[in-house]
Amino acid sequence: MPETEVDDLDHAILRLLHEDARRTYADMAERVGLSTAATKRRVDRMRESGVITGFTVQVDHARLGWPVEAFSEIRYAGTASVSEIVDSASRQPEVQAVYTLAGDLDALVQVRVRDLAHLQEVIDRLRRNGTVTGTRTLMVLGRWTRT
Amino acid sequence: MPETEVDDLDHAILRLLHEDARRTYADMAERVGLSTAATKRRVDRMRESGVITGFTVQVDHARLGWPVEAFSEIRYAGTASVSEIVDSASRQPEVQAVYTLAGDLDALVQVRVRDLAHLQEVIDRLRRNGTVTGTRTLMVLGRWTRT
DNA sequence: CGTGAAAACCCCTGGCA
DNA sequence: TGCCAGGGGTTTTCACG
Repeated sequence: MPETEVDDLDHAILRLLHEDARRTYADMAERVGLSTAATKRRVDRMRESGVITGFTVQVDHARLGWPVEAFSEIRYAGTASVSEIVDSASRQPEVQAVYTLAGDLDALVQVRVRDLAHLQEVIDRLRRNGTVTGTRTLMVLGRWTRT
Repeated sequence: MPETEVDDLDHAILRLLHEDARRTYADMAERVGLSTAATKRRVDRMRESGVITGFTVQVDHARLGWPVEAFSEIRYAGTASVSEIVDSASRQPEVQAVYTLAGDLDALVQVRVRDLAHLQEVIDRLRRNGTVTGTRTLMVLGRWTRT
């Protein structure tokens, strides 16, 4: 774990990449007031140090036939370990993310499905799996995400 | 809403971009068995049609000094509209995402903060804001995200 | 919708302040 | 750390099947 020094220029570059990860180094360089070589070197360094973990595409899942999104709060039996919780949930292909929690809830699972019947099927699979003792599902009606 | 026709080749390209959004068209073309021109045209078309909504960088927030992540479940007074709910929450810079929900909960708010004192401050701000009638906060201990 | 080729642009490395 | 400069690769557009 090297000491991660991230200055204002790095933050500016990260903000530009957050808006559009396919921006060219030349474009970013002009906006932050550096040369393209210096900009690339900073991006490479942030990748190397682990500040940047990757670049990804954002898709409109509804247009790909997966319009229904939900969160499932899950309680597990006291014997379940964290890795078992994550493993059993992440095995389901509809599960997008698993958050393990402090408190009486053990996990918050984000799922993406084709329709309500499909949602019920996924929840049933989650409940059967491992040592689940209870679930509560929150259906997402709308979402807002920063920039 | 144009009819969105996404075939297997498009899905293959999306998967490659999901793994690394900064891949070159030449690289993707070779992997899916198309020319670079055809590959670029498909990506352009998916951007145009709204299937692709953007490209973004993934960062390790902990290394940027924001190691604490939490979800806040929020109930609003019956007079609050959905847009008011989203507006009041998204105004907080620490709020990463707002999900509006069906059921007795009105919203699930994802926040990212520097420490626990900071978390308490954000929750206080959320509670004061608008017509919040109740909150419950889930602290994230760990997260798993697909690929 | 696909290819292939040409020009423009960008990446990337090396050398130096 | 930063800039400049060059050769090589990529992007982008075009005409065409």
